[in-house]
Amino acid sequence: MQERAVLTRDRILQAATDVISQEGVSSLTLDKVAARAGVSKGGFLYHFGSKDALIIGLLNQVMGVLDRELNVLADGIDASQGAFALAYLDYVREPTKAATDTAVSILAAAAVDDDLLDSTRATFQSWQDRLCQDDGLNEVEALLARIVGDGLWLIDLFGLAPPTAEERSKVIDLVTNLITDHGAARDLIGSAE
Amino acid sequence: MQERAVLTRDRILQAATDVISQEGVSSLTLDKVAARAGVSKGGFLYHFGSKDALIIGLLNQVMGVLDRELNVLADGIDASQGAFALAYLDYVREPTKAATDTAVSILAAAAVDDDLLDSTRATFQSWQDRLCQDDGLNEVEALLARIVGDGLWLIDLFGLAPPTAEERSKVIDLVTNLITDHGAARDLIGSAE
DNA sequence: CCGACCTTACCGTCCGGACGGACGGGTATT
DNA sequence: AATACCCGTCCGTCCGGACGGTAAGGTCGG
Repeated sequence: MQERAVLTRDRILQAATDVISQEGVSSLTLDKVAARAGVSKGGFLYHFGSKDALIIGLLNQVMGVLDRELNVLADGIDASQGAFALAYLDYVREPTKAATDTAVSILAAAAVDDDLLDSTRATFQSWQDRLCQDDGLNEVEALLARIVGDGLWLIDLFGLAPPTAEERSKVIDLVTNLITDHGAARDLIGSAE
Repeated sequence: MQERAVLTRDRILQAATDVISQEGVSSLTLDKVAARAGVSKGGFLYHFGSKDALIIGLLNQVMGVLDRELNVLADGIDASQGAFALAYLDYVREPTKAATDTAVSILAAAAVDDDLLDSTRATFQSWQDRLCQDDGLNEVEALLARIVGDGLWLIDLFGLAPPTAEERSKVIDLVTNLITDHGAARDLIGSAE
């Protein structure tokens, strides 16, 4: 059945992220993923013809989820300007499953073959474009929002002295205020020269 | 001779970073590193008893370099407060060899075995401590500096729509001004409540 | 009976690591 | 000073196992 097929495919995808996050990137093998998905290796290879294909599927899945969640979050924000930037920041207030799934998938892709990240890079570029153009935001403010968002998120990925939930919120609030109060940002940018 | 030994060891370390940055993490094999270092596999294993040992050596090397460069940069800044934070930001103004070497090493460590990053995490924690305590900086400002620094640096690592040199500088200037002008930061923090 | 879905069995390759030695410069003994 | 010895450095080869991928077939709904 089509339905059954989709389910199995999704089980495999879920199994893959589970393996990576629980056992590390080096444990991401076809056998292990297949076993955890409750399918034989051959069955796995029916759905994903190669390891690269698995990672591409993984990336598509998690990036799609992230993109959608980011959009609904932005829609729920009634700021006249910079809704997407505020959503981007708000999203990393605490680590979410979608965010960590994406992070480990990117890590796996980078470990296996850097080229697998091409489409992911395009998605990030589209986010950056939206931050700058659609959002009517200062270019510097937009970039700051993304750097802080991505920075927090990547610090979590590697566990590089990640801040507490309270500290995160304070920093996010600071940047949020900086963005929504355009006068403050312009003053600080201006005083650079 | 001792001297010759150190040279070989360093050649191996250099070869390892070269392999990772040019051929990717998945190509980091003992044979390849040994060949590129101009040494046999046995010779390699004399200096590094295992692949894990190689990565630990790699991490120690690059983190040491980074720590030293960060310190000399901080010494050269005459700001009364926040010299280390300003150095941290200034360091990522454009990608440096030391920074990218460190990044790829961390990537390799994460791919092989997450536990290898323990000492690296400790170093990041020490930087965070220094940003907060030694530097006489507001806790939120200190964290912001690190997030922006690390964020920029990790965006480069994965190539996730990295900003141009000009854009980077603008953002760094913005954050720098925010930090050095305590009034501005306090206003923005205060208006959060 | 056909095509989607899945299984079992198998293969070739690569990789990490072990091992036994080779070479060469110090050092002690005589 | 000649000998014997040791130890740090490095070499070449071998092995066991894991891994990605293939092949051939089986099951079941439509």
